[in-house]
Parts: sequence; structure tokens; C-alpha cells
Amino acid sequence: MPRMSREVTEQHRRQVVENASRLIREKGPERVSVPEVMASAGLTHGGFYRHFASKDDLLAQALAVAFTERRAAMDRIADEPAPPGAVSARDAFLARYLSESHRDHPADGCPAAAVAADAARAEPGSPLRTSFTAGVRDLAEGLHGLNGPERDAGVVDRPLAELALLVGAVLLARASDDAALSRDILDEARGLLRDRATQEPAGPEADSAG
Amino acid sequence: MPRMSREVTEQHRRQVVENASRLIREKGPERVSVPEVMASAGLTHGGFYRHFASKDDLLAQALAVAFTERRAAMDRIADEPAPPGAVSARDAFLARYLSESHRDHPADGCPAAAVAADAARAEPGSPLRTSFTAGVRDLAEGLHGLNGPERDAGVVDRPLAELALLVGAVLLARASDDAALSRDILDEARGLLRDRATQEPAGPEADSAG
DNA sequence: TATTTTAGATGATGCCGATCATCTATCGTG
DNA sequence: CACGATAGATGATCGGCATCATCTAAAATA
Repeated sequence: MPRMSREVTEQHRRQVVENASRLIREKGPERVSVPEVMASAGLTHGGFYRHFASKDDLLAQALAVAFTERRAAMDRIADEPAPPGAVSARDAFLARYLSESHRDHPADGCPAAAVAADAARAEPGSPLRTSFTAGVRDLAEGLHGLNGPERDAGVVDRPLAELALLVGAVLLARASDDAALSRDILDEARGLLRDRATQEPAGPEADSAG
Repeated sequence: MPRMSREVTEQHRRQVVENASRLIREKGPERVSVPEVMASAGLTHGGFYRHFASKDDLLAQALAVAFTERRAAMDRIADEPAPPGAVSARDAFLARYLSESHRDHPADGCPAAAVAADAARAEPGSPLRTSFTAGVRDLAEGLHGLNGPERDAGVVDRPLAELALLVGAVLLARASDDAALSRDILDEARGLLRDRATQEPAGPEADSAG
């Protein structure tokens, strides 16, 4: 009820951000309430505004944390020696991203897929949107890294499009209320990305235009 | 205040559904209120439950209408004689879907992109989710139709993956708070899909696995 | 025309949410 | 050890929302 040590206070703040990070991916920013996040850290709603300027502020921080963690996980896969049954690090990553497990556990999944729609609806310039935009850049950069070998083999690198495919596939798979359809979406997405990796260096065509 | 003729009443109901259809794409189902949709049709909230069992019921109907209209638009493009500057009907459709205009006007855009996240969070079996799932099937079927020529040329048909890419690209483009990045997302997606259309019939590889 | 039906208006009801004001007992500091 | 700062609790404010109850006057029907 009273005052906690500096150390404990900081732990609380971190806990709140971490919990919010999972909660917004699971239920969406709108369905997460300030009392709820605070309670999830064992606190009441009272102290909230000592830590955060507003709910929006918390959401942006929580989203940034989620993106940072995701990017770190990507880099870990990229640097790991050899994947178990996968051809390449890229393969390993894609298989995991497009897995039923990822589909079924948004709370510790990719924030790009979980929060895209909310970011799209947020005010331009709002903390949430700014945070999201930075996150997209970050993940695309990660994909670019994973694409190293294919790029060297002559395949045009399109990390933003690949991210879009990943996000779209997971979203549609989550939204599809039919197990077979949902699986097909993930499978087709994996197939399309595999096609790409083994693609012949395209002929004499112009690239994307304006 | 009183009673309207059957005919007028039906007009009112249709208006409400139509307006809801646009509103939920623009603001998301959660941010559209019953009083708001009713007011948008010049009515008060009072009569709402004479037309719809619940807000959820209206949302599902509105979503279904949006999908139906979209599918019709696709088929129109597929059947149209010759596109203006595009190579094929498929091209014309993709260019339009991945345009800045579509990105900037969600209210009359694709419901798959606009409502995916909300459907993903909706209760399994809920009207919204059921409606969304049917819509995904519908649009994928439309894409399958547009892919006729490429399919005949030996390109593996993956309408669900293509739909996922379209949805993901528009979503990320909408959410990205940077004009250049947003455009790049759309451009890369178009590039990736163009690659696919001109792709060599792949070698002796297995297709997607389980 | 007399009667029944009903579209839609008005106006609760009950809930939940973000944010702010206030209080208090402890922690950090001198 | 005394004192000021402050983390967090309690509780209020204000507003919005879905849904329901009631009323009424006009349309439908007989």
C-alpha cells in the first residue's frame, strides 16, 4: 500500500510492460484495460500514472519490447550453427513462423501479425503507430539477413513482401474457423516461399515500378 | 417516431447494414457503436433490435455483404474484355489491390484486410468469424479464377498464399507511418507476385508437406 | 372504418473504462 | 533518527456502450 524500494519499483514497471506485451498480442490493445495489466503484475490501477504517461504510452513501450524480442529470436536462428531438419536457417525460421504453434499462441508470437490492424487504425504519429513502424523495419532487416544465401544465388531480395506474406498468412490462419482451411493457408504460404528460394534468376525483366 | 411502411423499413435495414459494412472496415468492429450505425442511417438506436438479434449479428451480416461485393468486383475484372495498361486481368486486379488508393480507403476496400485481426480474436464459432471464414474461401476462389492463364502455363496455383500476401501487404502498408516504407511494401508485394507469374515451371521438387 | 401490429423514439439500466485526487506508510537522504 | 519524497491503494468522476422497457402513431389487415 505504501512505498517500495527503487529496485522493486523498477521490477514492477518492467513486469507491467512485459505483461502488457503479451496481453496486447493475445487480446488486442483495445481489449486490454489499465486495471487488467496492473492486476496482472499484482498491483492495483492506482499507481499506473506514476509509471506511464498514458495507456497509449504503455502500449507503445510494450510493442517495442515485443518487436525487440522477436528480432533477437530471428538473429539467434540466423546465427545458430545447423537447424535440426531444415535446409537452411531461413527455412527453419519460416517453418516456425508458419507453424500451427505460432498460429495458436499469439501472446508470445510475432507482434507484426498480432497488432498490425490496430496500428493501421491508430492515429498517424501516435506512439503505437510509430513503434509499429520501427518494428516492421526491424523485422524486415532480420529477414534480409536470413536471405543472405538466396540473395547470393541471384534471387531478388524482397524482405518487406516476405514479411507481408508471413503476417497475412498467420492472420488469415488465425481468423479462419476451419482447421483444414487454416492449415492450407500456412502450407501454401510455405510453398510459395520455398518456390521463391529455388527460383531461377529471372529473365530480362524490369523490377517494380512506381 | 411511429411506424413506417414495409418498403421503407426494409430500405432502412439495408442502409444500416451497408453503412455498418463501410464503418467496420474503416474503424474496426469494436469502435463502431450501435447508436453510431443507426444514426448513420438517420435513425436512433431504439429500433435496432427489431432488425438484428445483436450487434454481433449485424457485424456478421455487414461483413458478408462486404465480401460479396468484393467477390463480385473480382469477377467483373476477370470477365472484362481487356484491361487498360495491364498485361492480364490478374495484373489489373493485383495492381488495384496493391494501390495506394486501396491502402488509403479501407472503408470501400477489401474486408479480408480490414477485419482479419478482429475475426482472429473473435470467439470460434461466432457470427463474425464464421462470416469471415466464408469470405476468405470466396476471395481465394476468385483469385483461383484470375490465375487461370498462369496455371495453364505451369505455375503452381496458390490462391490462399496470394491472398495472404495481399492482405498482409495492405495491412502493413496501412500501419506503416512512413510514406516511403509504405510504398515499398506495396511495390515489393507486386514484384513478388509478378515474379511468380513469370516463373519457370519448378523442377522435380515435392510440394507442401504437413 | 375499427382493430391489430409494429417501426422507431425516448429513456432507463448496468457495466466498464481511462484518468485524476487524495491518502499513507515506507524508503531514501541528510 | 527526523524529514521529505513517492509507490501504490482507494475511491471518485465522467463518459460510452449494449441491451431492454415502454410508448405512440401510423400501417396493415379484416
